[in-house]
Formats: sequence, structure tokens, C-alpha cells
Amino acid sequence: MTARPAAAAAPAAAESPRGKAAAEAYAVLRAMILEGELAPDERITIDAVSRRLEISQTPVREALQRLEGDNLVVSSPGRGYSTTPLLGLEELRALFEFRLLVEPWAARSAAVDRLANPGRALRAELDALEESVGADGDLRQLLVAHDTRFHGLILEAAGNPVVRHAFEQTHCHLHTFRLYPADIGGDRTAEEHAEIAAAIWACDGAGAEAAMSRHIFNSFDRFARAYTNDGGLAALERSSRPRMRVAR
Amino acid sequence: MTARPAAAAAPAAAESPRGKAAAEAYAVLRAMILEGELAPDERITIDAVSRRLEISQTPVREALQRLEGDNLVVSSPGRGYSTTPLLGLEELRALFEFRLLVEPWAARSAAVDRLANPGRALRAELDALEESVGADGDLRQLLVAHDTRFHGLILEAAGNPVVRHAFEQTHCHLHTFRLYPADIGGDRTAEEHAEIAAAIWACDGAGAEAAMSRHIFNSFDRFARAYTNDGGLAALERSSRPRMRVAR
DNA sequence: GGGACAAGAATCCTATAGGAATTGACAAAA
DNA sequence: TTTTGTCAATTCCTATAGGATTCTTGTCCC
Repeated sequence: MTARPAAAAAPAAAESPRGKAAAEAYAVLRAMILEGELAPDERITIDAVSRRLEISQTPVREALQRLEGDNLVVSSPGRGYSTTPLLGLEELRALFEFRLLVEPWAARSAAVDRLANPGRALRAELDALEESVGADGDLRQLLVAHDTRFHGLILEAAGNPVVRHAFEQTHCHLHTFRLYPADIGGDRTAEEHAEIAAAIWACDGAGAEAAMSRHIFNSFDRFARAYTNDGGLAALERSSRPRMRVAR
Repeated sequence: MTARPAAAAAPAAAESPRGKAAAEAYAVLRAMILEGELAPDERITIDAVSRRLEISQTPVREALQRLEGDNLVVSSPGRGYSTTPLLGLEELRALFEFRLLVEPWAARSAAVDRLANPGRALRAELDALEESVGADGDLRQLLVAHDTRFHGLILEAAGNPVVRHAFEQTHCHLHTFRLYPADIGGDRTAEEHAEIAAAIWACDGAGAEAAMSRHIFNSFDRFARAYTNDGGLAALERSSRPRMRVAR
């Protein structure tokens, strides 16, 4: 398993410019968590990462602290770092309730503002998704990347950096993706995204708000149904066997 | 200036237990920013802090990275750390728009939930404020502390940790306090708080939501009025002369 | 056979040193 | 008078070492 090329980042061999080691460790660890190479609730040893990246322990510590600020790892003082555990049903409820507070408002704001209207970018994003589906690559990862970009475009167009930052801090797509690696209702998701994009493109504020609300309701319904049926057990089973150690 | 006792934290002389230096540096720096000893947009040199606290530079770096995650300092790579600059009118608008999204919902949720109803705690908080007003101490700081606790109680009672965390990350009270150190409408604030507390205590969800919305509207109106009249100039003038260096 | 204690190993956290880059000033030329 | 080039000082970032704490493993006793 250690010999796997791990297409995450560069091998980091003959480059040690000033002020870059910490950023590299941050990028690599973040990518590893996003790609699922680091299972939820898995220990992260500092010197293992430092040996793997061939850098010292100090930049690794800095990267882990930044990741802790992003709620991607947790640190028990004196016991080291671990990736954040999986979300339970209650936390999933809380996450979607927050999205229900923020995103319908963002959709309405984006639709009302005619200069910053993201309708064209949303349409391009949907076309790109339809084109890339059926090609090579992991379908789940494709869907999550599309979902992140789609909702990120709407939040960006809403024009409120505070709301956007708060939304990004939750990493809702990442958490739901870690919970349910299976494709859940990808077709329905695309349809609902198309409805939202159409309402925004038509500058229909009320329609965009309603479409986004419906989308979040339905999305939570899909996730919760999968969780209570078999998702919870499957996630538990997966978390019991770590998929890949970080090094050695 | 260096001889001022600085009642922020312990002198940190004869204590160096494992795993505490970083936490101490974090607490001291955070308190200094909250108390205004560090002006907005002021440079923070690492070794100055390390000499002042008589610890090494490594825990100071860790504390600064945590503060960066809290949006209290910003770091230019290769150029060091600074406290976050003052908010402009546009950012103040964004901040209050976010509060308008979150807090009325929180007030309604807190009022509807009869078990977690914070009415008694809110009443106690208001009584404590009325009692401490007129006593010694800084009035501004007293008001900000009360405001933070009051809104924090409501967010806590809403029972959504995601929303609560997102709200706390904005540090809205801290930023507005840094913008306007003068007491602005303290009496009106207390009155509006009393209305919110009464509605929540009566389990009146719609009333609590409306009262909170009015409160945020009025609060933004007060701040914006002060900003456009003289606050902006006063804040600019203050930021041009640093109030106190961190050491030496 | 099961449980408890102890020793060893592993790991984390802090301290210190050194290299590299940026900032500011001063002088010279256009 | 303005601009530019060089130099020095300060400061940041990384690397390495050591002390303190926790986890694991082996052995002994009940």
C-alpha cells in the first residue's frame, strides 16, 4: 500500500524554498482528507507526515493547526491529532438547518442582482457536469466537486463575504461526502440544480429561493433516508478499518 | 508604557508545564486584542511576544495561527502577523445582514423550545447589567460583555451547534466594539434586549423573532449613523496612532 | 486463564540556532 | 528634486535536540 503513487501532490523532492513547506503540508493533508485516503477518526502522527514529505516537524504542526481551524482535524492535548469523526444524524440535521437558513437567501440575492447574476456560470457548470458524466473518473468525486462549485457560485454571487466565509467554514459538502461515498440521487440533484439555475437566470428571486429550499429539503431527505436504512451501518463498518495509513 | 501591569493574565514566571505555553500565549493575545491594547492593523512581532511572556517563539507561532483561524489576526507570508484591520461600512453591512439571517431564527427557536427556554437566564443577565451599571469599571466593556452573553445565550438555546459556531466565528460584537469604543445607545439596547427576553420567556416565537429583527435593524442604524457622522473619521484617526506596543 | 504492574518505546511539545528574505536608510546620479 | 542601487538590521521560517508524557508489551501473580 505504501508504494501507491498517490496522485495527490508533487513528490516534494528537490524543492525547499522559504515559506513553502508549511503550505505544501497543508495542501497535501487537506487533499488526503478530501480524497478519503485518511479515514474519519484516524490518527495522524506528526513525524510520519514529516518523513513522508521529507520536511521537518514544525511545518507539519503548523499545517495541522490550520486544519484544526478548518474543523478537518481535532487535537487532544498531549495525545496528538486525528481527523474529525463522522457526522451523526443529529449533526447532519444541524448542518442542513444551517444551509436552510443561508442558501435560500443567497439564491434570492443572486437572482435579484442583475449585474452579479451567476446564471451563465451555473449553466456552464451544469453543462460541464453533463459532459463529464460517462467519461472516466470517479463519479462520486465528480458530483461532489460539481455540487461544491455550484453552491459556491451562488454564495459568491450573493455578495456577502461574511455569509460566504461562514458557509465555507462548515465544509458541508465535504462532510456529507465523507458520510456517504455512494452516489445518492445524482440525477435528482442535477434536475434540482437546473431548476435553481433557471430561476436565477430569469431573475426570479422568489422562485430561486423556493427552488433552493426544495433542493435542500430533498437533499436532506435523501441523506437521512440512506443513513437510517443502511448508511449508518455502512459508515460504521468503513470507519472500523482504516483505508490507508499515511506512511510507513 | 512597558511598566504597566496589564491585568490581562498571570505574569507567567515560575510555571512551564507541558502543553500550556501555547494556550497561555493564545489567551493573552486574545485578551489584548479584546481589550484594545493592540490597535487594529498593528504589527505583531513574534519574538517581542515571546520575550514578554518569557517563552519561546514556537508556542507564540501556534497561538498566532489559532488566532488567524479566528479572524483576529492576518498573516502576510514572509511579512509577519498583524491584527485585523477595522471594518468598513460595507463589511459592517455584511456582518449585520448575516446576523439578520441567523439571530431572528435563533430567537424563535429558543422561544419555541420550552425545555431549553433561556428566559430565566436572560432575565438574570439583564438584572446583572442594571446592577453593575453605575458601579466601577469601564462602561463600554461592560456593555459589550453583556451583549455578547445575551446573544450567546439565545444562540446556545437554539440548539444548533453548527449555527452557533458559525455565529461565534464572526466575532461580531468584538468587531463592532473595536469600531466604536464609545457607548452608543446603551439604554435603547437594554430596552430592546428586555423586549426580546420577554417574548422568549412568554414562549412567543413570532414575537421573539420580530423583536430580534427590530433590535438588529436598530443596532445597525445606530452604528451606521455614528459611522457616517463622525465614527469613521474618529476610527481612522485612532488607527493612525498605535495605542501601545506589545513590548520594549 | 485473567488481571495488574512495570519497563520500554513511541510520540508530543518546547527550546534554541541558523539561513533566507524583507524593510528601511543613505548616498549617488539624472 | 527625484529616482535608483546598495548595505545593514530586523524578522520570519525551518531544522534539530531534549525533556515530559502516554501507549504498548511483556512478565508475574492470583
